[in-house]
Amino acid sequence: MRLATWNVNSLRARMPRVDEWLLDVQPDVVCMQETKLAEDAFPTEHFAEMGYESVHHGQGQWNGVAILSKVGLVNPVRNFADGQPLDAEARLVTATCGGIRVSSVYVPNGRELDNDHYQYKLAWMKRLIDHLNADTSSSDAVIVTGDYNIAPEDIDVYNPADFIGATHVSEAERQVLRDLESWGMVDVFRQHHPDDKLFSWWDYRAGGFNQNKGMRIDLIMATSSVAAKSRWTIVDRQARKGEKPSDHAPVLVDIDV
DNA sequence: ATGGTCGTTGCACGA
Repeated sequence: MRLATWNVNSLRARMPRVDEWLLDVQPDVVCMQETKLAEDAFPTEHFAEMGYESVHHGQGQWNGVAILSKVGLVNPVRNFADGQPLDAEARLVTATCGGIRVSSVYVPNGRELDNDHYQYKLAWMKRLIDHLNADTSSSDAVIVTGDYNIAPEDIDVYNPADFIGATHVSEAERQVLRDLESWGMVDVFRQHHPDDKLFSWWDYRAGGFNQNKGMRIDLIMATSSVAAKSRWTIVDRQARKGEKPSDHAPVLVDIDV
C-alpha cells in the first residue's frame, strides 16, 4: 500500500497539480489538508472517476481535510470522536482504508507563542490523543498523518537559530508530539532516515524552496505494527517545483500489507 | 535587509 500526505493549500487552486501527481505517483491512500472547500464543493465524482473513494471534512475558505482511497474507505468520522463539543474548525477526518485506521490532520498553526491560537494548538494536540483513545487503540493498525505544524527536532528546520522564540519548534509543541509517540506512534520518516535533514514545507517568499529554507512539519505517524511494515518513505520534492505548486511537498510511505 | 508570496476574499488576513 502506498500512502501519502499532502497539504495542497487550496484544492481548487491545486487541481491540475493534484491530477497530474495522482497519475504519476499512483498512491493507494491520500490524506489531504487545507482543501479550503465547503463540504459540498469537494470533487467527489471526479476522484471517483480516477478510482478513489473519498471523505471530506470541509468548512469553506479555510482548513478542510480529506482522505482518498483505492483500497476501501469505511467507517468515516468527521471531527473528533471523543464525545466533547465538536471543534469549530475542519481539521480532522478519519476512515478505515485497507485495514488501517487512517486520520488526516491539519494541526492549528499557532501563529505566535503569546497568541490564543498557540493555546488552541496545544489543546488540539492533547485532544487528538483523547480522540485516538475513543476511536481506536495503540495495538491497532493506525496512521495519523498530515500537517502537524510542528518540527519534531532541530534537524527538522533549516536553521534552528532563526526559530528561537517561534512556533513549530517550541518545547511545549515538541512535548505534545512526544506524548503522541508515548501513546504508541512512530515518526515513520525519521525511523527510516535517522540523520537526513529533509523538509516538507518551504515558504513561498524570498526563494525559500530554492535556498532549501524549509521545515519538516508534514509527518506520517503510525503505530508500531504499521511502522514495522513500512518499507520506504520519501518527500516528493518534484511536486514542490514547477507551475503553481503548493508550499508543501507530499510525503509518501510504502507499507507491506 | 524584520522584507519576500500565494490563497482566500474583497481592498486585509492567514500561512
